[in-house]
Amino acid sequence: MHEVIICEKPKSSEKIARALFPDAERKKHGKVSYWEYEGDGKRVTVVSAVGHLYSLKPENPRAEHFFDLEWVPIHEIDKKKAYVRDYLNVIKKFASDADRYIHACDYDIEGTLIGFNALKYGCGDEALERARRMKFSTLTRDEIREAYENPIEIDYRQVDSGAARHILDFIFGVNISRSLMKSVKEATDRFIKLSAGRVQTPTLAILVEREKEIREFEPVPYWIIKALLEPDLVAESSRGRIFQKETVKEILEKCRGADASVKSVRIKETIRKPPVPFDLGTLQSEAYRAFGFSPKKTQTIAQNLYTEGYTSYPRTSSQKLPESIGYDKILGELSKNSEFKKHIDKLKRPLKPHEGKKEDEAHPAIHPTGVIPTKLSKDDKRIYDLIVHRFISVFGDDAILETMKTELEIEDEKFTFSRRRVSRRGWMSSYPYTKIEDDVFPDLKEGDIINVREIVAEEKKTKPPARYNEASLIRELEKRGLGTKSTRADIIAKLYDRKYIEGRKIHVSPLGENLIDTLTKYCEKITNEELTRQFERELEEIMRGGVTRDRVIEEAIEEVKSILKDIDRNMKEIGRDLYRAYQDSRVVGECPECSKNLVIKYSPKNKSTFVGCSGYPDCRVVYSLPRGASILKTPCEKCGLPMISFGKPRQRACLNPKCGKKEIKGEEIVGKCPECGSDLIKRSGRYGEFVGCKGFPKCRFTCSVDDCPDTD
DNA sequence: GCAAGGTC
Repeated sequence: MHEVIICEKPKSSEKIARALFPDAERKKHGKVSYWEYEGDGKRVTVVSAVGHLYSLKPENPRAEHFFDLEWVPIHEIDKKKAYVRDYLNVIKKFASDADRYIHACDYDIEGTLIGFNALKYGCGDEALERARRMKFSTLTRDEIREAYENPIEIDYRQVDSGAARHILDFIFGVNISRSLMKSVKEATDRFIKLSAGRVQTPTLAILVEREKEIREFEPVPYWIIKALLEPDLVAESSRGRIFQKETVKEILEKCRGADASVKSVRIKETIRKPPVPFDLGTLQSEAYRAFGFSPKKTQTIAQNLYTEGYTSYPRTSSQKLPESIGYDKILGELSKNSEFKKHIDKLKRPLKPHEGKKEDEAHPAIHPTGVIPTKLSKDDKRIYDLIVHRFISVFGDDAILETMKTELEIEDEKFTFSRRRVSRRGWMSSYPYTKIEDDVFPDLKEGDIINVREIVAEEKKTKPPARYNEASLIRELEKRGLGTKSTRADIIAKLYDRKYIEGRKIHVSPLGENLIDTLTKYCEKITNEELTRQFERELEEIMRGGVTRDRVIEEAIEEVKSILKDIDRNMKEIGRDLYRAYQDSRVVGECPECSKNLVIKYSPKNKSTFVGCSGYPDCRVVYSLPRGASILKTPCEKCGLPMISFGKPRQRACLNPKCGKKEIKGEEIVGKCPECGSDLIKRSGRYGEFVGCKGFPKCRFTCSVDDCPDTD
């Protein structure tokens, strides 16, 4: 008898093979590994998929709309997925002479569908009929054996539910995207790449909403009253923000010339627990904060580290580290590195991680495996070190923070100031990405009288809500249940790619905004979370058997048809508006020769983008752009053309090379200082990168890369 | 060319 066990990914096939047949032999077919075992009168082959092997394709690619879809091997559709063919071939090779099949993919909707498609289209209907299902949630030896010894039937409702998810997404996304592109083509005879989808469109809508809030925001002036005390203290009025100028005047007059008396000095100790283990989202956030890495970059690096065997599976939402991963063994291995060893030696036994709330059935939190890499690129090493330091610090002691809060009175006006210092570092000493506060506590006690040098009122303005950056947007998507942990970074990258959004602090382009306005008019449903919620309800109902998959798909087709009809009726207008917005999105400034718009253009001949005058061919002003350059919103102080940033490390220069305005090399300018107006520069310090004022030491403004004031 | 979801 020959049995074939089909797993979801190479890593799980290894675990499953080792758990069930410790003597199984690892074999290779090209780059693809599989396991063979012979004994007890049977032959077993453990093979693996690599996620989805099949993808949807329209049955008739020339049809106007795509409602009839079929499953085809993914490598036939996407050239970049050529490696999938090898995996599929191995499955087919062994499936042909097998007489028993085990579906051993992850026990969730997508996993069930992956195995089902591999069986149905890779091995044939007969194989599917003979297939049984392993049900497990974690890949531990015991659970795998238990699942193998008690196989169940394939849950066809779960299969239907998974297939329906794919089909619904395709029918909504692809058809509406095509119809938007068609509208532009009809109206202007131009092609621009446009897209809409159940996840990307609500994501863009979140950004558009924020963009409008910021635009409509009217700043209100207010004042903060500060007392400058001898010898070098600043206390702030307890009134906080004062919106009436009269009140400010009264307070200033009342306090003028008076001394300050110390009413109370309180020193409080607070405990700072160690950080929690990394799930993918937290790792992405932290790498963005500490190194400025995009979530997609972090995810790619984490995937590499995992493939190389240095760290665990990255696509997890778990913040738990079960004991079964073997704390001591991992830490023991890591101790071979002296930098890690000095932190590990300080850990107290027994080891107990400070875990977070989030869980993931299938995988623990991201952690090092103990295999220490010998050579890594600079960026890969930063992520690896971050994961290791985080892992170690999770086992560390609590840190203790001392806060000194002093209350003063000047006449009967209350003022306060605070100081903070870390009195016990604990885990902080093994996690060099956190700022360790170290304020000096002035020697004051109740009843002291302090000389007031000056009382000042600082005028400020209320600020609009902050722009999202990639990390905060990922957190927002997670909160709203949009996309999955594996796809969120890609979704955001797609919005940049389509030119719907731009900048580190995310701005929405006119094109992005017009797209949301258009879709809100014709298909509001796709612009908010409602579509995701509807899918969830329907897929759940398919699983419960309350409705058939075909019924759900039929209804979706009717709905999409009606949306397409609406768009069709207003085709020309929609297309014209989208194209106009697209053009507006490309305007970067004014032509110095003819005052027409300077726009970003693409030269297919040179395969590069450049800036040219929209008055071409009458006006032939052009500027070339260095590779990877981005055009900034800040105009050149000398000539008014936009500045560009390029190179590594990023530097700034005027778009016009003849203008010659250039910024210092090696310093990435990320904004303008809110206190003195100089440039803000990314610097690296003991605790990673931060943003500081170029006017240092005269101006001492600093902030984290994440909180850098907006200038783009 | 168009989606979103697995994965190397």
